[in-house]
Amino acid sequence: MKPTSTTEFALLGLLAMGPRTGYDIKQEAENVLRHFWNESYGNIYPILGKLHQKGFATRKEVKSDKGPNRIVYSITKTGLSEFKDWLGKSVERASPKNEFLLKLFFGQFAKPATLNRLIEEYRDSTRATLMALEQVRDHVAQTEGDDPGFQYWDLTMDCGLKCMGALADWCDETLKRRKKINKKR
Amino acid sequence: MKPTSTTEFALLGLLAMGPRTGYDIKQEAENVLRHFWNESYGNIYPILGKLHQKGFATRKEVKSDKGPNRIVYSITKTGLSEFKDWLGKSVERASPKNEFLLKLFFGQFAKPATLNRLIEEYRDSTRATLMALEQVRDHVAQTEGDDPGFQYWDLTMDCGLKCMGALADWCDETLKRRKKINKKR
DNA sequence: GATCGCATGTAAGTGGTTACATGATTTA
DNA sequence: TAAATCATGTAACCACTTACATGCGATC
Repeated sequence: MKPTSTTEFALLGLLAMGPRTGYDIKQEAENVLRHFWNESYGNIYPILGKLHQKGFATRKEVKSDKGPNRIVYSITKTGLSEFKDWLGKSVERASPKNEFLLKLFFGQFAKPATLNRLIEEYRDSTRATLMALEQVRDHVAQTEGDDPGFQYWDLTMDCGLKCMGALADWCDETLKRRKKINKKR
Repeated sequence: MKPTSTTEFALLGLLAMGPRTGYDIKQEAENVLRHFWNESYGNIYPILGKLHQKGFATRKEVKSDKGPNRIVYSITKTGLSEFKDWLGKSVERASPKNEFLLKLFFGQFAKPATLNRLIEEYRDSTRATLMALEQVRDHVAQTEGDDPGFQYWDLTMDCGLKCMGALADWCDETLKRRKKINKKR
């Protein structure tokens, strides 16, 4: 009966912020949420159906000005209380599958130049994500700075920024060190 | 015919370091690798079978001094060349599902004290992982410091340490800031 | 003789993605 | 009229975990 997967709670959380359609949720997930959670339509729609079946959300078909009818889901009392229960529960550390670190680990089988390229690419993509996150942050501050949730969204993005920054810096330092060693030989 | 999932390449990489059994691989994954990759027996054994079928590894049954026979897999020439190909390919940034950040994002629905507890727990578990990783690092340096792969293993662990350190620091700062604001009111 | 560590494997289930199917409305 | 955007949904597939089944040898 209870929600089980974290994604069910994620959607429940979004519904707690106000009624939404599956489409809305997907759009939202492309912005702020994308940096630490993401979902496909093929997962969102079935989960919304489940939440409705379990009595955690109500379903209402609404006519749209453009395109087909929208199906708006709203969180119920029991849904909200389940969500708040989950929110207070300790987070288990998940196994962080990191393909970059995996390749780094096997570095002895790559040419030094190839490994440097991989590190550079990782640094670049990390910095790109960093900058994208900064932009989202500024945008959210301007458009939704008054929302009661804003300080927490900002906190989330701040954490992501710090972590990404450290990662990018590590790449730079490592590249510098590797080039120095190379010159010595 | 080619390996598809990253885990197939991960196992291929371990076999590139020398012949191993599925059991060995699981044990190894509990130590260094665990911090950025992990696999269950239920995945390892079928994948080893696949690698054998595809001609990327050979299979040899060997009598064990204790317990049942061991099945030792060794990488083949084609296996090694496939692995090296993969190693040089650019890494795609994966969607990083982070339950802690997700809960932080929904902080408006939690009591401030509850959120502080979650942040404290996350900091503690981060620091615990950090210390475990430091220990593994020292241990590997002492026991396998002469291995040609050592410098890359060390690099991998260094990256993890930097990132974890930044995360833990962010938690501390954030908790401090939150407590200051609370006193002002 | 119970239990622990060694060792391999399978079956069922979970959680998710991708690709596809459908169709309305707006814009170029 | 073609393409983009809005909008919902399903079927097939993928990667992986959990639980279970088996059984040897050493130790308590």
